[in-house]
Amino acid sequence: MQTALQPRDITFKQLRQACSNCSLRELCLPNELSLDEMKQVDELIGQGRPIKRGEALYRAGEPFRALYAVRVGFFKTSVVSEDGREQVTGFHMSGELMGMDAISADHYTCDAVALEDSEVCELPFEEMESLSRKIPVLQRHFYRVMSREIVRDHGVMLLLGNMKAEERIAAFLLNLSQRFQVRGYSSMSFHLRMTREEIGSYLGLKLETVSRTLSKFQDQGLIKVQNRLIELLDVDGLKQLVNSCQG
Amino acid sequence: MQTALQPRDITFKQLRQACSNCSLRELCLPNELSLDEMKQVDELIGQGRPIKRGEALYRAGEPFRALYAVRVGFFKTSVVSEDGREQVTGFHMSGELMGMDAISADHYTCDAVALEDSEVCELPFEEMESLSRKIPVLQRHFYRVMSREIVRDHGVMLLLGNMKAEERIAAFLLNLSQRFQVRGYSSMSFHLRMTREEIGSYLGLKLETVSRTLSKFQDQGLIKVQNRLIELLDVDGLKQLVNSCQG
DNA sequence: ATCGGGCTTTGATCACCATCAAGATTGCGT
DNA sequence: ACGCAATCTTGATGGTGATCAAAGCCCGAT
Repeated sequence: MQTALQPRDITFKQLRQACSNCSLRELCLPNELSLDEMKQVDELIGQGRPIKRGEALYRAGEPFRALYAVRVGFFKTSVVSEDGREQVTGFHMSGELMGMDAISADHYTCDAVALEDSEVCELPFEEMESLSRKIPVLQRHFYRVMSREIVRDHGVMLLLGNMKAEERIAAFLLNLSQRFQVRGYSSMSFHLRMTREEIGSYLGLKLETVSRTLSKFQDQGLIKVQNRLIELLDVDGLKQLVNSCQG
Repeated sequence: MQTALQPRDITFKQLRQACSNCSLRELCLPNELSLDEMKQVDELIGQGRPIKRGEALYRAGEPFRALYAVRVGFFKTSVVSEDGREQVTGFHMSGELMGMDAISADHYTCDAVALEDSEVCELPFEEMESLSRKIPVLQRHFYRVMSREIVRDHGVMLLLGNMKAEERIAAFLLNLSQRFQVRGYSSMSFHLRMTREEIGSYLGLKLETVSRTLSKFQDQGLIKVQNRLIELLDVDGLKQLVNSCQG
């Protein structure tokens, strides 16, 4: 099928990949952009770059040149301590921006690895920076996105500092569910892209604890687990778990 | 002494409080600002605002109008979960910026409370935002500061997710020490501004564990503890503790 | 100077989760 | 379709830090 690609097919593909036509626009970019402003943004953002499952989009230490927006797929970001322990700092799905940690030190401080075959849009930072000086809403947008990341990290700190294993897992499932819903996927049943170990690293737990807790939730009728397929059976029950922690 | 204040004293005081004369300039602001640019910044930033020990600079939920730079003193920021548990998200000393979490939601998401009599400079955000469009290094500076906060939060996540109590406390002491040093204070002996409970909240530990661990470090000859006065006796030993965690 | 409340220390016990271990299942590559 | 490696589940045990408790200390208020 690929052999029959004609020039107009390529053009069509490029068109589809322009931000102005992208269904994720409202996730990556401010929605107040005029047509002309959108065009300027379009010109900066590279065509989608495919990343195979297991591949790194970037690694800690590499020089910083661009932020990346997930177009399709799923990523984890993680930092590694001097003595080699990995901490997953986030899972990132379509429309989310990665690489903001790199601005301060001019190199990435995380690894970003695709957990399924994915595609990202490249936002060259220097260019976006100067464009954001001409387009106030764009500048505001980047400040907001970075601020949101800070708020999110504070939430994780609360989770890691105060919650018990069951609460962490319940909060994690609800968070995923909500993010899938925003993207038009089912919020009641979804496929985990990450291993139990990666979940555990993110939540400050060991993989066995993750596995056990999921089994326990299943026994309690809160969820149904089939390997990486999760079905939420009692969302309210999960929410109660998160808030009832007298830890 | 205060009764003899003359107009020229007030002028002098205002002069001293201008960013251009502030010894913390290189911590709060980019150091590439021209004289003229510095003047424009000076005009935006309000005079120092005093905050008494125990008072809140702002609280979660209050509308966002400004970022704050610590001029003198010491602050904690903390988030509170729905069911009332507090998580300290950071301790902030002179030259550090607070309030960046508020940009995304347009209200503060943390409480910021002074842990000693303090003074802050107010950076009205909208004004700084538009000024940063005219002064590229200023815009870059804000992106950098926010990025640094993200990197810092990732470090805390690593600490909370992977480290044992002793490693957390050692890392915490070394971090404080290093930040005091940057500011020209002794890195070998310093006064803790926060309670054991606040340390514990930040590090995901209970106050008893903090107390016990400090005592243990003292028994091992790593530090000397006299209530809130800490003396570091074996910095290398502490560093080894942080890195040797096979957790 | 004295009192009182908040903060800190230290001890004893317990719960939660990590660790170790073995087996089951999945899914990928050939 | 097969086989192997990676992932997941479940069980048994132990350690770390939480919890409960009580006493001592420091500091600020009167």
